[in-house]
Amino acid sequence: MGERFLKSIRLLAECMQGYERLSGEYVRRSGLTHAQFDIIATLGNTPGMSYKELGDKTLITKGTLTGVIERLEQKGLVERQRNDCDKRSFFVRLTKEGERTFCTVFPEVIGNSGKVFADFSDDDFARLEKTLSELKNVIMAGQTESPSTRDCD
Amino acid sequence: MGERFLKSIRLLAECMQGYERLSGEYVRRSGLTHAQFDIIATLGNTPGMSYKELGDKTLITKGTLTGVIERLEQKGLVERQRNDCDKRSFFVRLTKEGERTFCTVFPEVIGNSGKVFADFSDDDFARLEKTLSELKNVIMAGQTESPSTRDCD
DNA sequence: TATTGTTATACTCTATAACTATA
DNA sequence: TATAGTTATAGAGTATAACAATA
Repeated sequence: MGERFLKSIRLLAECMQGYERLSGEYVRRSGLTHAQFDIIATLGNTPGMSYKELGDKTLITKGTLTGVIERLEQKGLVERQRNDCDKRSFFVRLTKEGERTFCTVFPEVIGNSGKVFADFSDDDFARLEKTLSELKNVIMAGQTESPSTRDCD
Repeated sequence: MGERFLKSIRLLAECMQGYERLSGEYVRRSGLTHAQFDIIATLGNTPGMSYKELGDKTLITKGTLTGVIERLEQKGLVERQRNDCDKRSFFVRLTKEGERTFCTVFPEVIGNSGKVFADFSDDDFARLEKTLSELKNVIMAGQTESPSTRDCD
């Protein structure tokens, strides 16, 4: 009760919420759902990854993922390819059009929600990055570890 | 492209995601959905509020809110009361059982996800709070303003 | 036996818009 | 006219668990 971290957690939640309110508008405008945008943003600038990895990064469980990827595939934004070295697994990657979408929608969402930082100085950013990095490390350390050092690439 | 705030936004998103992964487990365990927990947490330690206010605070749109509140009402966790001074409006508040739920589930969720802060010093908290407060202010300033100074209480 | 992804179920959330009743 | 909340609709996400193929 009244423990110190409550205030930080609440602030974090408020930042999360505020940021989602800001960016959500632009995500919706792109015709993508939140989950779909999440996938596109996660696949952007990567050679692709497995369902497993995508699920881990986006918090979308595998059952749901099948549906989300399916819809993105129907939109022609992602494509799947059997993983040669583990035939149970797929490799999901952005198609050319998916990359175009990533390159237009992502900056738009990020850019518009990023407007609020207009008055931030380099110093402000440095401090924010440092603090958020530490926070991230602390939060990630609390997750149930699953390093999963792959040995197939 | 490569703008400075991208890193901060990504860190914030990662913190959000990590935190949701941490807390989500405990929220689910409580038998509440994310949206329901959001409502309970928002109503906790308040005398109650209108649908409008609840919607503003939780990002749940009014159409959805009707359903969420309905389910919480069926569970006996919240109750509604006509607002005397504006008969279009309801006052939603936690029931006794809702308060019990808030008092058990909220600290459990918060407490468990808060474990990760075990090693934080007072200084760490102070810095985190300061930075997050500033971030929140910046983010909130970017929202479409809706002060809504009520005059009926 | 464990893991990757699929399928099925039942429910909840979501956006949107038309609607009512109050203001 | 504008606002608070309701209803309806169609689609999407969610948890969960049983399942197939592969490891």
